[in-house]
Amino acid sequence: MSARVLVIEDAEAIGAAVSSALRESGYEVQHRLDGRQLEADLGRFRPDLVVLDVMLPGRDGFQLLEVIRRSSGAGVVMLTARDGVPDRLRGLAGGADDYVGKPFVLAELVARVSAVLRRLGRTPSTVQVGDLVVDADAGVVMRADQPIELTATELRLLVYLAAQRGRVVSKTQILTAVWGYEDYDPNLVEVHVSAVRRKLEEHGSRLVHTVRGLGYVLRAEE
Amino acid sequence: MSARVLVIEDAEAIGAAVSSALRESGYEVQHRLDGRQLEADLGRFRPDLVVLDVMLPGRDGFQLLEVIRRSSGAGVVMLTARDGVPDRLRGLAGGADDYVGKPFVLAELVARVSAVLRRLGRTPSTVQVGDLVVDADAGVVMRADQPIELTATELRLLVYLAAQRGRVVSKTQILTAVWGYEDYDPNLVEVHVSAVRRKLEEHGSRLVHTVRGLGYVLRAEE
DNA sequence: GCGCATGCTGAGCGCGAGCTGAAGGCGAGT
DNA sequence: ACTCGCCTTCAGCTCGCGCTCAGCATGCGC
Repeated sequence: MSARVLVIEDAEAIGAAVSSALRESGYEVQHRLDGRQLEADLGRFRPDLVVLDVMLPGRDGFQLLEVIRRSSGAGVVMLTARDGVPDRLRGLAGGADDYVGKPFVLAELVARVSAVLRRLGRTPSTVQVGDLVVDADAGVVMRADQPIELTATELRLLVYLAAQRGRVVSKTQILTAVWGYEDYDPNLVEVHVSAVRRKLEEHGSRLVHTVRGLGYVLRAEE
Repeated sequence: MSARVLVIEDAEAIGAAVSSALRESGYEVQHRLDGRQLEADLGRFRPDLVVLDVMLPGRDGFQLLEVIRRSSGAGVVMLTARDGVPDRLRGLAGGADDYVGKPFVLAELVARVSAVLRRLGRTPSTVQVGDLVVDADAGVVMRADQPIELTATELRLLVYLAAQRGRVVSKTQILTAVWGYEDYDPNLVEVHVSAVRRKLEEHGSRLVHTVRGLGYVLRAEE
């Protein structure tokens, strides 16, 4: 069900941050400090995607990229120096699926990882909750073959709720997942939840429930 | 069964309070005043999670965080100064699993610790007692496939009782675990226990027992 | 039995969580 | 420059919830 992501990053702090951010988005994550056991990891862990730092001790990111391409169907997202244009070019030539320049915002990396996984078809791009179909890839929400018009943030919000369906998510969680904010502004979330809820209900779909004191859930039954 | 938590906090009063609150929630706890023996503790005590103060004599919290990430799979919850936004940012980059700003309510810390442990898969998110299923993650309590409507505090209370099922817990313990209060107000607990009990019994579940003079237990009836 | 301690619960109240309409700001498109 | 749509902030309102209190019930010791 949930995709597996292998993170190869020698800076422990960054690697750990990336790992836990990905874990919170529901991925199964392994973290390595170098690419020495890469072949073994590909075989045993069988990642759907590898987050690869360019600068690594021993074999660098490009060499590892080749290994991955040769012996695995995994997607690859590379971490390059922001200004290192040459890196990006080399990576492009090598065929990574996407790039994120350091320093980066965690939310951006997570977004790119999910985008690549969706593109590769490793993650179902559509989630169904009740009679609602949320297609994150196409950016479309349907109910009974009728499209529901949502704005960009409303869509991101609903996609997140759909991914976490059945689980109560706090406003803080929503804030960090959808906006990347750290400070607590409950009203911002409330306003957008309200908008989403209204549009869904106009189409007869009552799925967004508030759990007072805890947060919101997307679920079918009352 | 019960997870191990290592608390590193140089202020003894705070460390002691945290430790006993965690112990009352059923965790096995070790308390250190600094991080000098961290490596040894990681090896011998093998904590599932470390509660880490940022301000510490000797190596500070961030340095210790790296050590933990490098040599252990333990989760990390950091204690940061409430106003120290830079701390939170540094911590995020460093990859702690969660943060609690000082001053904090004990109950909040305990809640975050359990949340992280659940996320890491060290603690099951659902507990079953008799025919009752308590799912802290989904924020739902079920009996015979029927959801039981509880308020936020009622849920926190029941989750705590469920975690301690079969064990008699005093009102004081409940008070610190669920509310983070220090002063003794038995009636507050009684009122909410009463509410929970009533709602459970409306669904035919008789699990909350009073042990006069000691406290309450959650257990399948004899 | 009596008296005290402990526990239970219905009622009321204040607060704050949550919802929403409105308005300002900003960027994109024309 | 102007318009339009979207995001965000703000303020006012509602109502559910949590807490306190008081009176009653139940145990327990004597």
